[in-house]
Amino acid sequence: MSPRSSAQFEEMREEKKTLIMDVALEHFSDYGFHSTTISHLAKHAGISKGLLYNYFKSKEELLAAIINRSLDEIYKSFNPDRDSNLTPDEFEQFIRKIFAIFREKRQFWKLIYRVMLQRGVYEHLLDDPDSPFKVGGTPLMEYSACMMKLLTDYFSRKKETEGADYDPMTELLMFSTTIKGFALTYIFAPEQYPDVYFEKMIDILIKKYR
Amino acid sequence: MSPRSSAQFEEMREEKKTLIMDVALEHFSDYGFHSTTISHLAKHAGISKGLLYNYFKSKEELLAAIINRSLDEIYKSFNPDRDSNLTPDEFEQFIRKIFAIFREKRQFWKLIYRVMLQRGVYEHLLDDPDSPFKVGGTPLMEYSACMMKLLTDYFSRKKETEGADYDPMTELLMFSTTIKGFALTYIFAPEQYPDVYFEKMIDILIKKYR
DNA sequence: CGTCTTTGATTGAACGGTCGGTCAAAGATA
DNA sequence: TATCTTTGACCGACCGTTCAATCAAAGACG
Repeated sequence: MSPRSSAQFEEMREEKKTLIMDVALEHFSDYGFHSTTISHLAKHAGISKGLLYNYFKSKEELLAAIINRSLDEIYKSFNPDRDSNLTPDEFEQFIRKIFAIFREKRQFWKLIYRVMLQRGVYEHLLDDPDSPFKVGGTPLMEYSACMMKLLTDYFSRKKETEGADYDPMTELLMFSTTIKGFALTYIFAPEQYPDVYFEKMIDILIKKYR
Repeated sequence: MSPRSSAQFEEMREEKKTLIMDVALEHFSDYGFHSTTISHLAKHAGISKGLLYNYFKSKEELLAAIINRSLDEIYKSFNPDRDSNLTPDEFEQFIRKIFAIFREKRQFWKLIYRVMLQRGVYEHLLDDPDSPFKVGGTPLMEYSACMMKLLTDYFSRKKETEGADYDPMTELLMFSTTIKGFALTYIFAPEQYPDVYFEKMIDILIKKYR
């Protein structure tokens, strides 16, 4: 096989994988991992059940591939400087970017929420130190810890400019809790967040925590 | 058979049902509905698989029974006057009670979140107008709508005392979003909320929204 | 009190159905 | 023809549910 045709085949192979992953993302996130059958996926992707196993070793590997693809896409558009401190401007951009990602990657977050809340899937995929997930090369857990530290530092530094009864940890907890609540609601019931409220939500958060 | 012994049998039956429901609540909420098998439940309840079907018609009826029992328990300790307007004091009690229920009924909420996020279980159990769930005799959906109205009215009335740029709907959305975020975090990762933060969270919410 | 009868709680093998995964064979390609 | 791709019937495992069979205990009888 010539190098050129080999590359072409590789490309076609990737295209087919992408198609399967697109279908699977939609189904996994709408119906959950267990409730989605391989037969359904194959039918909706227009291929046979057996062929799916030429592209992915197992159902779980398919799930992992989907998650990793989305993590990569997110990483490309969202990678704050993790070594230095956040400035207020950077913090504001941080918030805006998070909300933009919720909007652009709603399906992905739906999947994450569903998978995280399903025992047996969640555990060894997200919790394991050997989890197959990487964000731009960094293991997912390490990446999250890094983000958390960035925020902890930011809130801690604010104590100097705020009143004496300002408690950084409580504020950070309140901040992250609000964002999680927003994510949950927006992802599963976006009709509750028409654009105008979506934007107001961001403004309020920025005004309060910047 | 004398009435007395019949009553005794009835009592024993209820005790056994309670035992099964306790085991099932724990397993359903920890592992999800689908991942929990009848065999596991029977083994942990110390009975045979078949006997479970003398007490509950099906796995789903068992789930419904568990949810209804918890709804009843909650209703008994939390039933604000649904016909008149909330006073600020009542609103404060409302918030405190919600958080108390999160704490006391953590397993139940875990179950609700898991079930709500699992297609095929959620739909006809919670969404249906003919859902088998009642809160103190009122259908669940009607009860929720009533609560929502209570809150909407409360926030609307606050507009008169707040500034002109006070938007009741945005405030209510922010309020309910924060509570949902808290619930999600506390229920699935309570270690993030040691008692001191738990209480602070309540104080902040009351201070901000009362 | 001793013996026979009845009851219904309890068991677990068996059933029908589903699903992830496999593989021999058919089809396409060159 | 030789090689690679694709198919879908098939397999074994598992799960919710059923039901014939069991048996301890309570009642009936003498």
